[in-house]
Amino acid sequence: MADYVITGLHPFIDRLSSHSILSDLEKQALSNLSARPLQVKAQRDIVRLDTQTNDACFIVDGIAGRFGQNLNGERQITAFHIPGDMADLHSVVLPNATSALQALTDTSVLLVPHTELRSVAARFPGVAEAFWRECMIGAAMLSQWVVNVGRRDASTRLAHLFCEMAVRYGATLDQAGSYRFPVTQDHLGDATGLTGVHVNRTMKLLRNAGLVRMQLKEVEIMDWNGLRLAGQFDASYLGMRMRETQPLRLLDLAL
Amino acid sequence: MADYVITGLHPFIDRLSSHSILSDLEKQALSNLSARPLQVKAQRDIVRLDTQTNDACFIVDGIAGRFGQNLNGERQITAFHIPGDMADLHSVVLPNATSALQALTDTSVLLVPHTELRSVAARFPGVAEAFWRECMIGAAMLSQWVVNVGRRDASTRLAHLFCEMAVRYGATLDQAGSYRFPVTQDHLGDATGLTGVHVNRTMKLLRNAGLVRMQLKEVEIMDWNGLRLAGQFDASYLGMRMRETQPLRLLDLAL
DNA sequence: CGCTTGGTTGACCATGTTCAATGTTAGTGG
DNA sequence: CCACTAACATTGAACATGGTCAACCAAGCG
Repeated sequence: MADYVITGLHPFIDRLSSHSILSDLEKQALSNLSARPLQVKAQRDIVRLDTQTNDACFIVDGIAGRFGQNLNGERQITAFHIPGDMADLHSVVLPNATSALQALTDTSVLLVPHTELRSVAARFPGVAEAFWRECMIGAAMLSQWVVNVGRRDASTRLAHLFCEMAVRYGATLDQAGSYRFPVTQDHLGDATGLTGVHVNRTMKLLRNAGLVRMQLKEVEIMDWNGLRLAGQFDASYLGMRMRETQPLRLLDLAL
Repeated sequence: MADYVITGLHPFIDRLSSHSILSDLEKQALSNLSARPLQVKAQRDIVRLDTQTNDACFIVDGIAGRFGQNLNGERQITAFHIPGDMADLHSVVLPNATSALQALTDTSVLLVPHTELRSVAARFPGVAEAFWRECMIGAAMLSQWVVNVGRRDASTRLAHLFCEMAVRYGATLDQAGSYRFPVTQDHLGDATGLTGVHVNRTMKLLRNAGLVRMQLKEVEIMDWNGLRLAGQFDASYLGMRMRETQPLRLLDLAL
């Protein structure tokens, strides 16, 4: 309807390529996807609960959180979406939003119509598979999140989260490193199933232990190995190693 | 390699049909899938952690749990798989097991080769979409699980779990009802992020409140409405209403 | 009958919550 | 440039939910 524009979804194509083999033709088709830009103010919903969506939502800048809710109004963040993520890819097959997506800071996104994504997926089984795989990597992260919230104490949970975000932000980490993670301590609490107050106390512990520090929305990792241990973190679930395992393509097996 | 047989995957086709529209041709192709039966003793892994899988795993009878793990060896169940579930469908696109699948009682499964599933998906985009959707419904359940474990107290968590399982088992529920759920209190603890001991105490509360009771692996729901309220349960995420929302098919949109 | 698995209970303890006050920083209008 | 405000971080004291440890019970099975 509105002003559709050909836009910079190349990071999305790169993301897909990082775990799935795409032919030049397929990449071409993906880069022809149109999208319309949208600016969302902090604390505003990008996708409201119990609504139908018609677009997937690529994060260009800022950060978004996916929220589950309690009837008491207590919120639980089930995922952080950072620049480069196609936050709502699953909505292509499940357009009924069962959880809300909200901008945590001022965020700019690209809305990509489901119709276009479906069209590409229908024409290229390899793309359909890449979409499916991308979603399942998200599900693997969610699965880790369950373990994190269910079976680890406060400092382990936070350490794990900082490790995950470090890897996802692509922070360079020999031993130390830093990345911008524009969320509040209350957000961290919503993500880890803790209260903001207890996040604060736990951050102090991690800081005094010389592991991580956070100031002005910047996470500073002081001891990567120590933090990994403290967070019981193993990056394999993030799908980084998909490159090694030689992903097959649906097309290769078609009869 | 072994004795492949044409087998009863019809419940799986029914499951897919419950949320996705499949043509007769597609159903035909699915019912031609071959699979080999496997009996798994209680407490034995069906899929071991950090291994490559070549088959998806359809549950015929019994019950299986997907486990995440702590380095302290504490376990967290991230999903229960009951008869009719294709437990490992996601492994078609992510064959590296990042979590273990274990039989919780003696369980019989059908192993369906990835190659066959991929072949069907490649030939029929509508089937690929149904697979993808089926996986995303599982992810929606996982997302609820995060909320459950992160933001609800013990009795709410358990009530929610009993509600979810009631719906998934298809228990008939006007006001009361019952279903067989062959797990131990320790399993319930592993699922809800509680200890077995605390599960026991909480079960007593729910029992005395006249909501649910469990004896000899049988869940007896004494007050469905009360239990739903206590568990803050809303079934919409289970994908039951997909029928109403007229699912589209990739093929319809191909150019 | 004795063994094993799982359910039940109690006493004590610990992690994280609640409530409330205080500090700190960035932004805004005079 | 400063006062004022809003949002967020920090801290303390009292409290509660759930964990730990340990004992005992009940059912199923060789």
